[in-house]
Amino acid sequence: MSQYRTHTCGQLRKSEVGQTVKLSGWIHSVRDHGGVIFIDLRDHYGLTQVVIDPERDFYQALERWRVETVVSFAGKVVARAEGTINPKLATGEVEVVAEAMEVLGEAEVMPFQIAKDDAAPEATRLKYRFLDLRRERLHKNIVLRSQVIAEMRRYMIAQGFHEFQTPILTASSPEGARDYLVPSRLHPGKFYALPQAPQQFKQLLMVAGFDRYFQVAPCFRDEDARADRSPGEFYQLDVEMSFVDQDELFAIIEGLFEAVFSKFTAKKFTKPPFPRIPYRDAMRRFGSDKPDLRNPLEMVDVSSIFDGCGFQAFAGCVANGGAIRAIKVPQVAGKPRKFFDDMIKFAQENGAKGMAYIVWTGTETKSPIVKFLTPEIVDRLKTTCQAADGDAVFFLADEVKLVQKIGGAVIPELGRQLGLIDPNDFKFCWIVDFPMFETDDETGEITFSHNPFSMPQGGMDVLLNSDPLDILAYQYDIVCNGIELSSGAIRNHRPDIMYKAFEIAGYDASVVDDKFGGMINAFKHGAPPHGGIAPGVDRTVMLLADEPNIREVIAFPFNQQAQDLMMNAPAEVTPKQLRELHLQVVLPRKEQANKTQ
RNA sequence: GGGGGAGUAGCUCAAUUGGUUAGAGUACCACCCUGUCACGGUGGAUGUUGCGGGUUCGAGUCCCGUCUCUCUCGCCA
Repeated sequence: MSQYRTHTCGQLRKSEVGQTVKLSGWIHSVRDHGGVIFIDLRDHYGLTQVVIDPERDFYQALERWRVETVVSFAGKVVARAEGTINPKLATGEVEVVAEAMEVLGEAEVMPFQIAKDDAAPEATRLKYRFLDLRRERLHKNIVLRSQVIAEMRRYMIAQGFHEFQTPILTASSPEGARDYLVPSRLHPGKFYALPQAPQQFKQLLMVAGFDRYFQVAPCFRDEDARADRSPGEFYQLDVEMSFVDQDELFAIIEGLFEAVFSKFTAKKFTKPPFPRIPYRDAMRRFGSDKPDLRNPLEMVDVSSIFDGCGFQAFAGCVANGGAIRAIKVPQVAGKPRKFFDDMIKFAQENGAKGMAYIVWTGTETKSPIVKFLTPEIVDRLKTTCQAADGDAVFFLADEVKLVQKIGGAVIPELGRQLGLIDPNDFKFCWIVDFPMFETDDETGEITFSHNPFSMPQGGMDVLLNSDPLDILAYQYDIVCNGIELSSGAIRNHRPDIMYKAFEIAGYDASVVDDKFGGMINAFKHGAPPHGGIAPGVDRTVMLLADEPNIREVIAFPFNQQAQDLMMNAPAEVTPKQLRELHLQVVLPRKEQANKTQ
């Protein structure tokens, strides 16, 4: 036993009554009754009530009893009298009568309260992150994170995977996000880059014959933040397997999430196998490649029904190659007019020219457009959308891409407003069959739509003989409740297929050799078929902790501007450091002006 | 880079159409209180209303600019 404690603050029970103990922790709260003082003493393990007689010397000696001061108490454990037991505390049947006290760490006044889960400004919380982490909510989240990672490791190792460390200082990769660069002192003018992901290294480990790789891998991307996307750095469970096909890999990952979610949530969750939705179906039905399957709403194509109809706006849209999609919304006929107007406004804010609707009340058909349509068309719409009396159907008409984008915004909004999304459910799915290529909106040229290193379905044959835009890749995402947990792919391990794929995207062999020489060279020396995935650790914990923002599950997160307000990063460095690195700082005009002010 | 929201005491918020000395709860300080566990009671201290400018007899409130935080589109294979 250390000099500081015989027990933790979460440990004492009736069985310890009569013992002399020593506890150390933070003063969580003080209740001073004049003749008796109660202190809740808190540590990582819990709270214990300490009772102090104000006549004690040590009480007189301490000038003030400020919360969050770190103290230790020695004293006797006593059973609490009937009626003074606190059932809310695990230690609530006993209390410690203090006989001695020592102040171990004094505390200034707190910038926000620790004992309560009060709201506090994000900037203050981040500046005093060590205090925020003392509070129950964040403290629990970070412990959960540790346990989730431990369970992930346990599962992966049980499945025969080995964990590897890959370099943090590596080469800038030309694809993907912006790199964080690290200047080289020994090589003037040259830079390392922090890895966006250990992508090439894990593939090289497959070429090296390690068969099953994983790593709880830090990844660095210099891109802007979102509520579910940490700027700067994040962690993923990086996985790669050899001699594997898509189905086998899915089974491993489904098992991973089953292991983690069955351990860390009491909520419902999808049991393997998870549904698989082809990318094009997902876009057509949900307008999104990360649909929230808890939301029952989806789009139905009704273009053919409106083709040549009396409503010129829709007929014209179909004639021009556009699409008309219907969203059936159950049992909203009783909603006030404002509900429909607000939804139309919302659609317009998201790029729609307008949004039509039909409501079947049971006795009538309410709609701004029904007067332009024959009763037969209205009936066909009702049948096609499987609408019942009391239901409404919204219609979006525009170019296919735009309709899908607007639908992708409207569907979640309707789900939220109508309470269609069960907060006590996790719904997983795979999005599969991503297209290998797409046309660039600006240039019209063919480019890789996702990962240039994924294997085209059909291999060399399809590259040679198919329309590139029809080629699908063994490229997949795993999605839970509308959050993309990971992308992954069965990789292209064949140099000949790699060169051909890049050729279709407009790069000749020398470019491939130049940019990805290391990996291509490895593939020329006997590469096994392999594939992988990299589920986000932060996002997984965020789901399990039921937190709306990823910062709540990261011990020391950046703010949205990628700053660490506690450590003051990023910061300027000394001229000497810059000289050693052969760097000169040239500020943009705006910052220059700010600095000279 | 674009768009939305927010900014009043350490914190959470209030302050009628522009009108007296900007209030309340909490935290903080002092005192009272022997069974509380969100203890209670009395009193006290605490404000560049983010910052700058403008309109006005008068601005927390209206206008312009700017900064900060946040959500989002772009971006993130």
